[in-house]
Amino acid sequence: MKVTKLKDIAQLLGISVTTVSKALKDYPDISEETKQNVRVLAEKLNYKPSSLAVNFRNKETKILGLIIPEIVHYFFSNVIDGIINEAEKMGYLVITLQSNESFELEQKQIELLLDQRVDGIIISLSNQTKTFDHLKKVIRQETPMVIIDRITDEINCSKVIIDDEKAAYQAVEHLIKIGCKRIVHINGPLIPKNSMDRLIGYKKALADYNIPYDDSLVYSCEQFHYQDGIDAANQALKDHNDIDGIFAITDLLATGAMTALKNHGKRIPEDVSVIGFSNWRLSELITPSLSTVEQPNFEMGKQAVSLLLNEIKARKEEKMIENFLVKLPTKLIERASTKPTVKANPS
Amino acid sequence: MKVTKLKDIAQLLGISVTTVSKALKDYPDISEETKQNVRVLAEKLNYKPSSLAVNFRNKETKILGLIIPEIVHYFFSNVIDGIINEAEKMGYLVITLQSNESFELEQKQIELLLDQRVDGIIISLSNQTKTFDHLKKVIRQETPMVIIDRITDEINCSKVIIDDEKAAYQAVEHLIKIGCKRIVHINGPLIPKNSMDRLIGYKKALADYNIPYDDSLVYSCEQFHYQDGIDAANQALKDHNDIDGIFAITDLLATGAMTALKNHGKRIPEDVSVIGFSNWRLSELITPSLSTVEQPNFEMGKQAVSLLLNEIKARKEEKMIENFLVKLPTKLIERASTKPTVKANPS
DNA sequence: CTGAAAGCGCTTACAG
DNA sequence: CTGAAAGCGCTTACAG
Repeated sequence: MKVTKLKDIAQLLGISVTTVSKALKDYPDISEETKQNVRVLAEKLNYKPSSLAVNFRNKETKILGLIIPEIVHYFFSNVIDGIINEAEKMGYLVITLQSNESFELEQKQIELLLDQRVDGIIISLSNQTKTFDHLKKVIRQETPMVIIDRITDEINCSKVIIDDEKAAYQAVEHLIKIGCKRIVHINGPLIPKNSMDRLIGYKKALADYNIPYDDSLVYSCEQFHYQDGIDAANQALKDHNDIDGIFAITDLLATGAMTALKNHGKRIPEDVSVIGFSNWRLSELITPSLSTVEQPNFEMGKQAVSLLLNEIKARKEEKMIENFLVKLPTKLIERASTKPTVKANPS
Repeated sequence: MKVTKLKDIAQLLGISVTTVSKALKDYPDISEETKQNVRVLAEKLNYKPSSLAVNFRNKETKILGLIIPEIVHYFFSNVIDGIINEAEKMGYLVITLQSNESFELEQKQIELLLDQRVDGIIISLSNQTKTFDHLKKVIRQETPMVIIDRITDEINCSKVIIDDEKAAYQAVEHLIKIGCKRIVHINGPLIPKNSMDRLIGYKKALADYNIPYDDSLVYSCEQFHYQDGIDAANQALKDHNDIDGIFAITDLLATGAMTALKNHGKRIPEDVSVIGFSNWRLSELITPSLSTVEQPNFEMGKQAVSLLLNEIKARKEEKMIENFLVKLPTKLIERASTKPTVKANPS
């Protein structure tokens, strides 16, 4: 089937391409009659402006680029969800790429997106990203960009994150309130800011409740795998005989920790309460169900798009570009792994 | 920073745009010296052809469209992964959309992708899709398309699926071989072909091992939620007192069924063996770990892209378009929920 | 109210 | 070996 173009309509109607174009865009200087004729014929021929031509003309693609470390993660796939949805609502489509936590891929993908001339970029940094020339290039080329979740202070642009410090604080406070006094913290590499902020929240909660901070209770995993959680908890049980709570930086680490606790004959939550972070799907399916911190992942995607489109608009209108740092609140989810009733009785 | 274009290079070198263009594309009729000059300057000015202009000229976008029911599902996010990776390798980027299992959204998204003039479309149908005019339109417009996983016979194009029948057969055969004789089958709505094919595999395995088919052992869930699995298993336990195996069409349903079994005091696998389908992340983390069928989701995405690009190429060369149906093999994963050793002893 | 013309940045058939 | 010209499909400032 041949695709209809303006010229086809113009020829059939015996008028100029200019007039057809204007009629379809409802210019005020075209007669109602002509507009009618054009509209009817365009409808009949199923005319759709060629986005190829329109984009070229307008120097915009109506496409956003998105780089995510790993799509398969529950957290990120929800963020993507939020981004695609919101973008679609605003008339943009999204090209999604995943860096696979590789710095090199991330660099390459930035290039791909710039080459493709996307109207804006949303990125969450890979774990390995420690230099930022590729992002500086984006800024230099004046392509609007928003960084989410895995951010850096080195780049000046809008960012959306969750309030990691406060979230961790709440999780630890929850453990303290149900009676925990020797709380292990299992975290990951401190490079992406998230881990660091959660550690700060952990410390602050302890301080506020007059529990001395003991750095031998903090275990840092190289990675975030199930096995790492098992290993960390095993080590903790070997090092200490009085732990009564575990706050892990990820639900998967917490799940591993629970497995280790069970293998050591510890009851959850009677002997040790456990709380994770992220509210993965599995967290309510394991036994006991895992308390955790829910992140507003969908909302994060939505906010990122909205910031990005604002910047795109501002640039078009040659207005001042303002950078924002949006911190989204989290929600504590109490489940069986930290039941207070049980904890209240003994001692 | 101003973006460099051919004209800039031409002016600086005092030659024509044509020559610059040809030099960069290594046309044989340009002198080595000119080529050198052009290349050096292009490099220096960081020249990148405007994809907007190139696409317009070539009438191709080097972008593929992808419509998936739900990104957040482990299965689909791996498929997406495979698609994006393979596409990137072949020089294509992917616009991902999700239909949210909504027929209306799916229709709208097809329109969006056609309007965007993507070079090809990969789609997995929503559960609600029962008419196919939107897909026929894609065919009519001669936009290459590949349907994956959730397919339909109504549309003539290449398709990639897993071999559902064989996979189900293997799962049920596994249960039979470890001694199960009264095997419950928990499935879903039979509309997408997958459920139907798995039911056929279930029946065939029973037949091959001389176990009579009893349709009161087949339970159909409206949806695929955790709770549906619980409900189905509860009902099965109420209806029958002799069941010794459960084959669920999804790991999540199987997980629900396991919860129901536990609540009824049944031991897994001693009293009832359970096997799921899909190999979700959670399946190896629950207790007991769940046997299941692993689908080649990444491979599926890869194959889909490869079929699609072949068709795109064939069309460009005005060759005959051939449609393929690729059936990918699955893999049985034996875990604790179907341990044979235990089963072998009693009776 | 209508239309001829220029232009977006590139590619390529053609002439010299 | 080089370059002028046409064209991809649209938009819009300008002339009439």
